[in-house]
Amino acid sequence: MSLKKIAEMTGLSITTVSHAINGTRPVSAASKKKIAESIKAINFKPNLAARMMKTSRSKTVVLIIPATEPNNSTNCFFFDVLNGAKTALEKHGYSLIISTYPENVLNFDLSLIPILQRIWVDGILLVPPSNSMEDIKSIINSNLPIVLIDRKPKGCTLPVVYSDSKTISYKAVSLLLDSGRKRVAFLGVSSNNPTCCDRYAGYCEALYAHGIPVDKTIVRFYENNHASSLTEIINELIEHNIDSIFSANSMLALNVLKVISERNLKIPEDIAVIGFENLDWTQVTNPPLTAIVQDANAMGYRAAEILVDILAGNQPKESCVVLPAKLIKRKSHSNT
Amino acid sequence: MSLKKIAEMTGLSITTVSHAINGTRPVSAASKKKIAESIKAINFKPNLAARMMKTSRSKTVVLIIPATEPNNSTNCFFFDVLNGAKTALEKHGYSLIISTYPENVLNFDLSLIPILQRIWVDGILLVPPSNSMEDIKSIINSNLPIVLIDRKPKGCTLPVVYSDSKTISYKAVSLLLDSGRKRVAFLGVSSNNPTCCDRYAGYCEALYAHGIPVDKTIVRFYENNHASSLTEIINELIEHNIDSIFSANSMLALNVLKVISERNLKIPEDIAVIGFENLDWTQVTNPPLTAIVQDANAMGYRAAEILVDILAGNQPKESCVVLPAKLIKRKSHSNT
DNA sequence: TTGTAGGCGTTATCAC
DNA sequence: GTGATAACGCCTACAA
Repeated sequence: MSLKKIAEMTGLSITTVSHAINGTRPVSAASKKKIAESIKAINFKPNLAARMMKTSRSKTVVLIIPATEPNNSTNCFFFDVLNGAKTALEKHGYSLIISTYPENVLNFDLSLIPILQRIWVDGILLVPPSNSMEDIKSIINSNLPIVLIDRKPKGCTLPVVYSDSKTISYKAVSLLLDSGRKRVAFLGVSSNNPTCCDRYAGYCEALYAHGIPVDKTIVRFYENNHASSLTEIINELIEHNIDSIFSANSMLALNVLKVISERNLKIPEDIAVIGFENLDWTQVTNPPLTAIVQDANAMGYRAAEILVDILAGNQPKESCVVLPAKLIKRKSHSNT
Repeated sequence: MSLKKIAEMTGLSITTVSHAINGTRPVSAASKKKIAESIKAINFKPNLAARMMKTSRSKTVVLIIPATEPNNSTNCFFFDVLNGAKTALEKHGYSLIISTYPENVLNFDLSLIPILQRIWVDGILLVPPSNSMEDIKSIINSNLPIVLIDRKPKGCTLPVVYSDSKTISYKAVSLLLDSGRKRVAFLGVSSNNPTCCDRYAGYCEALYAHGIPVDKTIVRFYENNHASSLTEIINELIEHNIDSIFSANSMLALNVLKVISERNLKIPEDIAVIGFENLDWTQVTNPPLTAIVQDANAMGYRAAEILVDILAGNQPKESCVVLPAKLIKRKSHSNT
C-alpha cells in the first residue's frame, strides 16, 4: 500500500498521485477522480513515517504534566486539560502524546522525558513545575515550540494559558471579609508554585483593600518537603484564632474540611471555608463547599490552538491567555 | 545528525554503527567505545521516522478511553489508568498517544478515531464502550494487537485487565444485609456496561445467598438516553420503601448522597449507602461514604505490560487479569 | 498537465 | 569483525 500502488492502478505517475493527494499542484479532474477511486478501493493511507522523514514533521505534540499519586483530585484537573488539548489537536490533524513528571521531585530534569529524547514531536504543551524559568531551561533548549499551561513562571516570555487566579482569589477572600470575618487564614501548596502565588497575591490584596494587615502567622504553605504533615499544619492554623480559611487548591480544601470536622468545629459558624474544586464532589460535603472552579478544558484547548498556530508558521495572535474563573457560592463561606 | 555522521567521525561504516547501537551484531570493544563517544559528542539520537520506515514499528501505542463531560469523577479513574499505562510503556521505550470517544453516543464507530486512520501505532489499549463485541469489531479489524481495560464484553477472547467487580459487590451488599438491611436498592449506569453488569451480578448473588429475592422495582439502570433524570430515578427508588442503596459507580453515589440529603433523610439511619470512589472526596461527605475502590493505576500498568509483551512477539502469559478491589468501611453503611 | 529521479536515515542482505 | 548497497514510501526540484 503506497503511492506506487495507486500510480500503477491509475496508470499515472507517483508524482501526480502525490500532488493530487496533497493538493500541491494542479491535477486534471479526470486524474483526480481515478486517483480518488483507487484510494478508496484499497483504503490507502499515506505512510506517516515516510512523510515525516521528508518533512521532518510528525504531526504529533506532547503534553507534559505533573503526576501526583493516584486518587488525587488534581489529576482530574489535568485530565480535563488533556481532553481539551486533545480535542483541539485532533481538529487539526495532530495526535497527542502524554508524558508526566513527578510533581514532588525538586529539580527534575524535564529534558530527560523519554519522548523528548527521540526525534519525534513537533511541539510541546507544558505545565511547568515551578516559578522558575531555570527549571524548564533544558526543555526550552530543545528548540521546539512550547506553550505553557496553568502556570506562568517568573520572567516567562513563552506563550501561556492560565486562569485568573488572582482576581478570583481576591473575590473569594473579599466575600469572607464582607461577611464579617476578620481572621482569614491562607493555606497554599507551595510558594514556588505560580498559581499558588497568584492566589496568595489575591488574598493579600483583598485584605489590604479591607484595611487588614497580612498576618504571616496564619499564612501557611504546605511545601512538598515540609517537615510537618498537612494535618498538623491545618491544626496549627486553627489554633491561631482564625475565623475562616481560604485554601488554595482542592486537595488542601478537602483536608481542611476533614480536620475541621475531626475537631468537631462547625462550618461556617466556627470557621468559614472557601476552596477550589476540580470536581462535583464539593456539593456533597458537609456543608457544600463554596469554591472556585477553573475551566481546565478550555485551558488545554486554547493552549493547543496556539501551539497549532505556531506550528503552522503563524505569529501567534495572543501570547498570553488569561481565562476567567468562577466562584460558586454554596454554604461553607457564611451563615447569613 | 545521522548514522552517517557518526560513521564519518569514527572512521567506521554506517552498518557497524547501526549494529553497535542496536546490539544486533558483535562489535569490537574499541569500536563500541569510539562510537559511544561520538554519539555523546554530538548528542546523537536515531531518527525514529527512518527507523519506523524500515521496521514499520512506531514504538507508540494508543490508549482509547471514553470521555465524559469535564468535572466528572469517572475522568479521575481514567487518568489513573492512563498514568499506569504510561509508566509501563515508558519503561519499555514506548510512547503513549491518547484518544477518546464520546461515552454517550450509541454505536460510535471507533475506527473513525483519527489516530487509527493513520498508519501509526503498534498496538491499542482500549476501554470498550459496551457489552458487545460488535461495537469494537471495526477496531479489531485493524489487525493491531489489542488489550482491553476495565470492561470485558460478552464473548470476548481478547486479553483484558479488569477489577473483580462481582466479588467486591457481593461483599458490599452482604455487608448491608448482614447489618440488618432488607430492602437494598441497586443503582447502575447502564445494563450495557460490562462493569455495571458484574456489579449487578454481585448484588443478585448476595441477595440470593441471604435468601432474599431480587425485587426489580428497586433495581434501576440509568441508561444514558433514559427519559427520566438521574435525580428522578433516585427519588423513585427512595419512594419504594428501601432501607439502603448500593450504587454502582462514583457519579451515581454522589447523586444518591445529594438526593438523600435534599429529602432530609439520614444516612445511614434512614437509608444506608455504599458506593464506588475514584477519589479521596468520599471521606469528607456527610457521613463519610463506605465505598469500593479499584486500583486503576495497576489496571493501566498491567494492560500495557501485556501489550508490550505481545508486541515483543511473545505469547502473553495471561490473557485475562482480574484485579482485586477493596471495600473501605466508613460511616454510611451502618449505624452500629 | 504530467513524469523522472534523487534522497531523507534507517535496517537488512550479502559479501569479505 | 566489518562494509557496500539496496530498499522502505514519500516529497520535490527539474524537465517535458
